Amino acid sequence: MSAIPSSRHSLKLSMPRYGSLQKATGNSWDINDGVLPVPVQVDIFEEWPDGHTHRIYTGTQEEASRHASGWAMRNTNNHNVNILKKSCLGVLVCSENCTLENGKKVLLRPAICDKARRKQLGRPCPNVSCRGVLTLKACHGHAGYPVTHFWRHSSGLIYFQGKGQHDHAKPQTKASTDLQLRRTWLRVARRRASGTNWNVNRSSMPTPPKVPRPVHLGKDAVCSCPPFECQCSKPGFPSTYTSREPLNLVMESFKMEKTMQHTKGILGKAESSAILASQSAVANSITVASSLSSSLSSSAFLAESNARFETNAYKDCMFPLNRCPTSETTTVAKSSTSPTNSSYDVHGAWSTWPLSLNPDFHYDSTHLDWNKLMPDQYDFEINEPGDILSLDQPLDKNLVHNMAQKLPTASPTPASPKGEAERTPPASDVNPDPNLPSIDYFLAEQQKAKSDAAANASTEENMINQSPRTESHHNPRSASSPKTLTELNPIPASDMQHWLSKGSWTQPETSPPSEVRTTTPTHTSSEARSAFQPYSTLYLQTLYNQSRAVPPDQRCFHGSNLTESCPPPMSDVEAYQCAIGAYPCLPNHSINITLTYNQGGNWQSPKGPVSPEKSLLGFAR
DNA sequence: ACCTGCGGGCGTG
DNA sequence: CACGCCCGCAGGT
Ligand SMILES: [Zn+2]
Ligand SMILES: [Zn+2]
Repeated sequence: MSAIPSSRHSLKLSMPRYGSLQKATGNSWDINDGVLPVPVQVDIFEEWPDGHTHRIYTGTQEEASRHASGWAMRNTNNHNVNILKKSCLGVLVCSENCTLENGKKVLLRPAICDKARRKQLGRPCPNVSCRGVLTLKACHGHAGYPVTHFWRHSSGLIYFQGKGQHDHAKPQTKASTDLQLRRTWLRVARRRASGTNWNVNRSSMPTPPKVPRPVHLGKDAVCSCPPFECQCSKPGFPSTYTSREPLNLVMESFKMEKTMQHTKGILGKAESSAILASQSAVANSITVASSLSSSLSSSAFLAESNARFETNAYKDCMFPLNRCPTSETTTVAKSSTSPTNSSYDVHGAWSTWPLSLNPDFHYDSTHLDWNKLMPDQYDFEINEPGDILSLDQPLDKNLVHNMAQKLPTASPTPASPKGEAERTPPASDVNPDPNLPSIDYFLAEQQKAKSDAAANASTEENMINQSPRTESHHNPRSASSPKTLTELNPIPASDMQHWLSKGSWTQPETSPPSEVRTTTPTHTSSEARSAFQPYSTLYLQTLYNQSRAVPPDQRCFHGSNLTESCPPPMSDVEAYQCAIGAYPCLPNHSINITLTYNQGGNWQSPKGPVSPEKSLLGFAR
């Protein structure tokens, strides 16, 4: 005689050992009952139990024995060893409630781990054409509280009881989340492996050097200059970092303070003091390495950061990315008609190029691909902030072009043609790859190119281009002396104020100025700005905008490598601070001393630092 | 890195 | 005391 399944959920017990006629799907029992019913047949596993649900499984059903669910359920302590309680975490949705290309909504699965879940919040919406960020739609399905699941094992059976009806959509299942993550990893790996696209006469080029190491300033610090533009500690290249000591002191402590603050909030008491002590050691080493005299008080830091936010004093350390007037810009602008989208490009030329790194524009990975933005100037791809540290070529392709034949192929360190006294680098500074030309070499070449360009600009009145291989270039910028990004001049204060109004990234009108403006640079040419600056500013803005896209009460922040999440609520000021704190390269530094990837493990794991080899090149993921 | 279960502890009603 | 919730630990994948 076979039992008739009481519902379509039912599954016949292979070996019914009891004669009782309990319905497997009955709701006549409670998980807390002293005696639980024993069914003739058990239920088929229910992936999406909703509403008040009773199920009885056997221990042989794997999903049941894992206490799995389609819903993202996390363990909850109910102080009962016999009954496992889980509560629903809701679903991750897009803050803009966008719709994907396939017509579906963004419904990601919240990570069960608290830390991992905090990291998810604020991440960019997976929809590439959406400017939203991920936010958590919490579950209130059980009298305002999350839906709860109860699991209890008894007599080889698994009793499940669900309480409450989810007031949110189903999240992506765990299986598809895993798949997606795997695909993402593959994509990243492939992109990284593909390297850069050399458009220049590849056969004549030596093997592109891989120089992941800028100048090391100490065990725990490394500058954030791109490898070929690094000017750290180089004679003749005074850094803005050391030339503005008071401000930089504050900013340096700013980062430390913020990250420490995060650490303090996240760790327990004992751990946090240990971490703080170790971070103080890091701070000290940074101070020493960067010739900073002393540490600063937190009040100075706070005053500075608040002042920056409220008074737009930020102008001192950044320039807008789509308008960068130089002394020539006035004439350029006057002769220009007024195309709506024109602006000064990063080279200071008035351009109708649509890209013009616009702070109000939403940047996705496509836009971070500078090769696509300005293919005749940039030939590399940056997807992550850390990528800038591992570029295999200078930022300015023209420079590469001119250096193509001069690149040594085997000699590890060609003698500097400038005849400078060759400094023997300290042991920690040794370039690990003997096939790589030294940064000193490139620096010498860069300096030579600069002086050559300056000499040509002053002596030549004709339009002969000194570059030997630029015949294919019809870009008007190529006709002038090849400017590297490091030669950018700061924007006039008047424009800067126009740009930075009310602490927002609001774009000023884009029509060219009608009147002749006084273009008196606030800083002289002795100030070299890093080529990194536009990127770091861009990245900072992106972080900041992402954070501000979320309401303050839901706002939290996850910095990529140095900072932990700042939990909600977050004010705009805090969002701003986090954006800066999350990014080690502050935009006013031609040289940025960062807590490096060497020490990154210390932030995230109280168990100790990770090995430098693993974290030096990139961001922890 | 993340998942999972355990359990101490805290606040609230 | 029941309950929701936070946190850290430990073992596993
Ligand atoms: Zn979206
Ligand atoms: Zn729910």
